[in-house]
Amino acid sequence: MGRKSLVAVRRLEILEHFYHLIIEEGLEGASTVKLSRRMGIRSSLLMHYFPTKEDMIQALIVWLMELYENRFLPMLEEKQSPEARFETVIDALFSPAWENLADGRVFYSCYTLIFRDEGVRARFQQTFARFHEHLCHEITRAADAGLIKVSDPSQSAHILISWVEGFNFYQRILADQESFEAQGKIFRRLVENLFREGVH
Amino acid sequence: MGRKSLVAVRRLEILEHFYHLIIEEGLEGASTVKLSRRMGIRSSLLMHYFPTKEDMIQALIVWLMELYENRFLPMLEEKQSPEARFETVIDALFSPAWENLADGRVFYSCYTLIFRDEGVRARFQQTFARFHEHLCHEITRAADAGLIKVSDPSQSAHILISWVEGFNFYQRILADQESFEAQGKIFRRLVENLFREGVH
Amino acid sequence: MGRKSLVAVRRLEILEHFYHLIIEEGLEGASTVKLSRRMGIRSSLLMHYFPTKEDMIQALIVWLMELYENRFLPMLEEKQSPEARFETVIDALFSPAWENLADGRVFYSCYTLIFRDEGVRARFQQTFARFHEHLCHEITRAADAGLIKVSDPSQSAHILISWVEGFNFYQRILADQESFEAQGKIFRRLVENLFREGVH
Amino acid sequence: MGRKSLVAVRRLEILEHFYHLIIEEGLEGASTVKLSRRMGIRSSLLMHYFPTKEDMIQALIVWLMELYENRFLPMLEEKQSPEARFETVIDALFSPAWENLADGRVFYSCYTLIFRDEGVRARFQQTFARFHEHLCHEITRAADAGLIKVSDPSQSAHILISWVEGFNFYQRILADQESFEAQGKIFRRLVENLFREGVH
DNA sequence: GATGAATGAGTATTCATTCAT
DNA sequence: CATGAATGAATACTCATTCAT
Repeated sequence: MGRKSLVAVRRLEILEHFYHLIIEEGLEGASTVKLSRRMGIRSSLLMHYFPTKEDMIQALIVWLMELYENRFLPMLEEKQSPEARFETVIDALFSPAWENLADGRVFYSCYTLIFRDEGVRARFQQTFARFHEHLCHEITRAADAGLIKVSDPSQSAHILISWVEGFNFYQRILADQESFEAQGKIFRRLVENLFREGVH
Repeated sequence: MGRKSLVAVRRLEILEHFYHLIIEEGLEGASTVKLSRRMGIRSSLLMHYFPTKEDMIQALIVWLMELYENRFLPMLEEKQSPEARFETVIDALFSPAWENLADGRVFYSCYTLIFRDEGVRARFQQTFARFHEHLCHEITRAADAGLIKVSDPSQSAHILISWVEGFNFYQRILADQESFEAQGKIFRRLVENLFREGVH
Repeated sequence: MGRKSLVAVRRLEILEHFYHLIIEEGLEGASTVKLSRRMGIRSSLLMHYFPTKEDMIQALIVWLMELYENRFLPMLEEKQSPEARFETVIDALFSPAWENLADGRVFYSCYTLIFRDEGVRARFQQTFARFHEHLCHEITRAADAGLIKVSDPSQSAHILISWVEGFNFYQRILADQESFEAQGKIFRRLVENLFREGVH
Repeated sequence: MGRKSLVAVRRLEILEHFYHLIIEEGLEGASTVKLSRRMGIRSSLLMHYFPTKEDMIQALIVWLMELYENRFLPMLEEKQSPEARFETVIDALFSPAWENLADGRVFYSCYTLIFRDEGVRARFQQTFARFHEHLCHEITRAADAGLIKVSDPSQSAHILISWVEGFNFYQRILADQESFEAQGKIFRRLVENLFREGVH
């Protein structure tokens, strides 16, 4: 109701530039000075929107986590049948689209902050809790429909998250787009089989 | 003639301090000045052993990868029977000892460099290739002994690596030592079962 | 809106201090830190006005060449008669006022840069081209008035410049103010005679 | 008698490298560290031969002045007749060989030191005094032989030095090898004519 | 809402030099 | 004769931030 605050728009614009700067220079190379130069403004104006750099990083993580969350949820909206939904979920999880490489650069940089910043860790936990919750829900629904065999849906969701993150982490080291896709299919099938037969 | 070279000793000493500094301050906060102060020497002496900070980071990664490699191999030396060996392997992979938390802070910081530095990526690839090779060997041996069912040992090794790394990655977000150990046992058992029955 | 720009004023102020610092410490001893201390400001403020030291040196040379040019031209403004003008010119050229000793320290330091920096050389060439042009004009005018005999005014101007610069260069080695003035008179008279009789 | 001190040989070798380093980087860029790297030795060994950098610069200037002197004198040895000698002298003075461009880079850098270092000035004065002395001698001899008209040989020698140095100084700004040679011939002829007719 | 001056601490790196071996 | 460790000060430059306009 009413038009969107100009401040909010500006802050988002800054975060987007910050995001791309981190892709290019890493978190350690992304300074406010470089950011302001890239945006063609003064760094003092930057501080007008984010009083400290710390604030900016925190805002980035919040935004990034929202991005991460919003990328997964819409994938489930369309399909209605349980079969289609579960297929869609695991298809999405092991597709290159799930996380493109550029994203990873920022994601892992922010990830390293969980070790020194409890707030960052809490935000990551929140995001993964939501991720877990959604998977739980989908797994339960699929199990109810008799599509998969699951004894502990919550535990299965944890396992699935680990597998997905491990898959992405490892594939990024290999950095071969072809292998990424091929392995994605293999992992996807493997996961499907295990869930169908029951992950004991 | 000439003075005895301390290069080997000193460089290692510097890397160890650098390693702990990164744990405390992150890669972005680990400056040469802080490092020299922590060591009680002049930063110019640091440059005597590592001409540039870049050289130091590269050396750190080499050292870190060696550490990573050397932590796994010795775990297999003692045991002789195939049963004991395979048990030892998966025990090791999902134990908190496999990677303690302190290690992770440096490990993931260095990991982010693979996106901007091909040399770093190559070093990570090499390490994981060795890791993969060893797992392949153990899996084949265990399969030959009839302990597990495996159709493609190489692929199974890739899967195992992904699972291990994903497990560590996800557990570090939760950051609960208790959950880490409990989940470690669960994952370990799961992996064991899947390998015994055959990962299809 | 925004704060009033001090760029023009501040840059000039900095160049003047830089100029005097070079007199005292030479180009090789004139650091940005010393300069900022001398001005009672932070060196970071210096970089606000000149992004790099190189920029500062380039600006200094431009300023110095303008100084050099502006010192000569006004000497001709007042006098009207051709006789007076030509007298004034050669009077000026061989007077200690033409280049005082302090000036020389900076001038020759900058001169050495022409060997490694094409931009600096171009700026020197431009200044001397203007110098040459003015001398040409004066020589032609004096020749037209029958005061001097000249076959090639352009060549005569080149010769005159060489003589002036050589005179200054050599006298600075001797560094004797008395000799400088005495020799100045001798050279001045010599040049006058040669031009009156015709430099063949 | 006895073989040449190895120290002297080494010192000379160092000076030669220092000389070329100054050509490439200027006096302000020629550090002992760069010099030692260029020579493939430790900078501490450099200090063994020249206790301080200041000593090295002083030695360079002595060596440079000797070079400067030794380049002129041998030109007179061969010819016997007064005509040939005077021709040779002014030929030499305005030839590009007299000072090639590389030389100039170091020469003017050292020249700037005369403003801050009395020792350097004294050494320059000594060299030019010798230069003056030789020219005096040649001028007197040529005058005695009736080749030229000169009232004050000493003064004429001073004038000649100024002209030569001014010629070189100015031509180096233009930096055109062709113009250098062409102008050299013009200046040479001019000087010859003036001396023949008498520099009043 | 935005500019630009100014700060103060910090960055990696270089410098000339000393000294033990 | 030469190496290599070590020093201590200095270098140009960047950083996040504050404040006046």
